[in-house]
Amino acid sequence: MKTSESKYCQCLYFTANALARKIEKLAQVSWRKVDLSPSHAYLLMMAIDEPGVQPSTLVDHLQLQPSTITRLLEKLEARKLVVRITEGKTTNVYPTQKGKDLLPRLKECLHEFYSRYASLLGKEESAKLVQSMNKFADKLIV
Amino acid sequence: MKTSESKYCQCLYFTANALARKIEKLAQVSWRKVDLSPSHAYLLMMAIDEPGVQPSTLVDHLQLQPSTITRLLEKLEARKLVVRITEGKTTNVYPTQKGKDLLPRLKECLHEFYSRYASLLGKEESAKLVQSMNKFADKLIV
DNA sequence: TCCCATTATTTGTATATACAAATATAAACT
DNA sequence: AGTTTATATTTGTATATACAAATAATGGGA
Repeated sequence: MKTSESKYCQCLYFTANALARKIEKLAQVSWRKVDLSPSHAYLLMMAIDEPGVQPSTLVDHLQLQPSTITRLLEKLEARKLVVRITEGKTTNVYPTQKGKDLLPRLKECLHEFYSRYASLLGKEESAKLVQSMNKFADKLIV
Repeated sequence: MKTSESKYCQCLYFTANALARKIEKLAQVSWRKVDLSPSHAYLLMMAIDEPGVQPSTLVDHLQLQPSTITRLLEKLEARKLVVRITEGKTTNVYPTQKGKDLLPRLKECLHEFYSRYASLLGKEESAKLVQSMNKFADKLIV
């Protein structure tokens, strides 16, 4: 059944979640090559792009709760893709060499993901959708 | 930090999930009164609206996996809000009296949720967003 | 200088969701 | 009729995510 044929397709809760789940799946497929979940992949990319980034910054940019960031980091650290160096009350996250080596493949996955969804709805259309979702999300006070 | 200020706000994966999480929270607050998660609430409403509905139909309309529907039903059944009657390979889900009694309050929650988000972005705007999200979701082959 | 409030992060625990395999029944084909 | 295929549901297990409490460190005021 199509999402728009569901009994609840007029409901924002239902639609937003249904869409997010479908996109999640698309993303999972795209990142399977590097054996990372999309969240882990984005986090790793951020650590590569900004070595020494702090968990609190990751919280802001990934819009996840601190505990979730900790859990994601634990996993990446266990896989030796990042290291956490704690000093005082702050922690810095650095990519390991192994993590940095993964970058080209991460970019491939990202590109694959983008082209997958762009081919499904068109570049412009999807950019527009992203924009209105952002606008809406901004108005939803945390 | 606003969603649109994040490093990844141009990415569909990030945006769709960030939005869904925020809406999830808004919905959770709205349904707290009846002590149900939004998913459980929608499932219960569907069972009240369509007594005897089968899990497979719930799978279609809520766009969740069969195992997820089973788990949601288990909880509602444990709370004596629905009963499952299995005959052969099919199962029928009926609301209990206790479940049916909850309907007015469920509708209140639904209404509260709607007015909350309508007041944040406007009725028309949000309806439009829901429509484009549906359109997009339809194109994402399961 | 010491206490308190604030900030940063982690831990314990709980939840919704999913995948894959298992079970059980019904339908279809030979 | 008997065997195979398809359908409906549940179970076992795993995952991302979150909340609330705990820990730890910093900074500001008395």
